[in-house]
Amino acid sequence: MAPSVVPFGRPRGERADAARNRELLLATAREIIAEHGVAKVTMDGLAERAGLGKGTVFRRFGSRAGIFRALLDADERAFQQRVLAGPPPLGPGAAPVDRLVAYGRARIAFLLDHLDIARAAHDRDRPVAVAADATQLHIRVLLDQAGVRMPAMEGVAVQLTAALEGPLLLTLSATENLPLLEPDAGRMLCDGWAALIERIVR
Amino acid sequence: MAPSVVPFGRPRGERADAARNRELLLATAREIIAEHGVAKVTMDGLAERAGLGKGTVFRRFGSRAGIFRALLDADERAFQQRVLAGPPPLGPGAAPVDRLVAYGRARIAFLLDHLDIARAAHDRDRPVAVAADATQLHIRVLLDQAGVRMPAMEGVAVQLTAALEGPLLLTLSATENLPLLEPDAGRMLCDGWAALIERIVR
DNA sequence: CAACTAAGCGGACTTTACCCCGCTTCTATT
DNA sequence: AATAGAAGCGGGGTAAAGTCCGCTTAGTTG
Repeated sequence: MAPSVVPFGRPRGERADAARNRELLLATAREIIAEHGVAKVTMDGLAERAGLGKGTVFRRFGSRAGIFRALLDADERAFQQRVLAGPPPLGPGAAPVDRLVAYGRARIAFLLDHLDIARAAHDRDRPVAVAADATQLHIRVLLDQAGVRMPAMEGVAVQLTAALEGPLLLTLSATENLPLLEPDAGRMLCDGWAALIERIVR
Repeated sequence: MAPSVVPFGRPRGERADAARNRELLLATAREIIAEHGVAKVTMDGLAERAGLGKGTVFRRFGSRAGIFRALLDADERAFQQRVLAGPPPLGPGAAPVDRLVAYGRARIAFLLDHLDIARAAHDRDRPVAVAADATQLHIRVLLDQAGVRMPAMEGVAVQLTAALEGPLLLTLSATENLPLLEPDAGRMLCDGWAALIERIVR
């Protein structure tokens, strides 16, 4: 007979103290970011402030970038929720084209909001997998629903994803030298995206 | 009277020994890359192998990424030369649309050829300035010549640049786990680019 | 050709990401 | 409640980027 509801299958799940420590570390990281900015988040500093060992931080997040990936993840989930189940035009219910445009606007705003964290989430040796992103899937589905049929959808989807995410990850200097340029950059990119989609769908 | 042809103006130019050392360092870096790969290029290792001090390396290139930027620069110049004065359709003489497609193909091939160096040329705090890139200017000019008139050309040009350069810089895992995927990735992206341009221009 | 000066050089020093491995603590099981 | 064994923890150790500053040298000037 089965001594447990799940005899074996998943490899046991995270231990309670580990989960607690993860939350503690993320909260501490958010504090440091709020107070001193992304650049001041160091592994030793974070561990010390959280009252934990450095090894623990690495065990939880794997690398410095991993911390920022984890921080992004929560907001990213919320964002995807708005896309999958929120009000139109971002959520379901609007015309596919309108949803595409709305998605671009929302995504650009999201990235602008999370610029430094998103940047810091990059790992030198394992860059963000744009190809496998939720963005790419969403774009592909909406283009299909919009009746767009074109050759090489594979590549097009990858490239549109890069068109959306790339400029903010590759280009705009997030540091602190252009605090004024960026609001304009957001509008510029939103308008560009809308124009691009309009051309492609038409 | 003027004791020199250029009394003052440029702040003197690079000293001969400095130039010699720069060349030496670049050549040494190329050697290390050829023998052991990009990851094995370290500042200490490079300095030692070149028989120079570490300070010199930093003075010349500013940062590790700077070395790779310098390495790319030479090839990048040659590439731009082919674009500006080479045979059509990449060079002048072909129809703008054909040149756009050819540019994309050539650029993707170029980036694939230089993938790891281009990646390493990224600086965490000062990412590649896609917005100010030669690619962006070229795309803009060719779209204009092709008679494409659309709102928000500003943003569109930035995004098309990212569509071209982004996937290879952000996405494809350059490390060594996908040695087979990449030739296909090149074709996929080339076809995607052609389809994208065809849609936009039409 | 001698002196002068700005540019260049070297390498010790600091900081930080990341590894390692013996010890501790949790949790499932009896 | 006791126990086994896996998961987690800690912090010292390593490697590599980047900084600093006193010494050296190329190139200019008289």
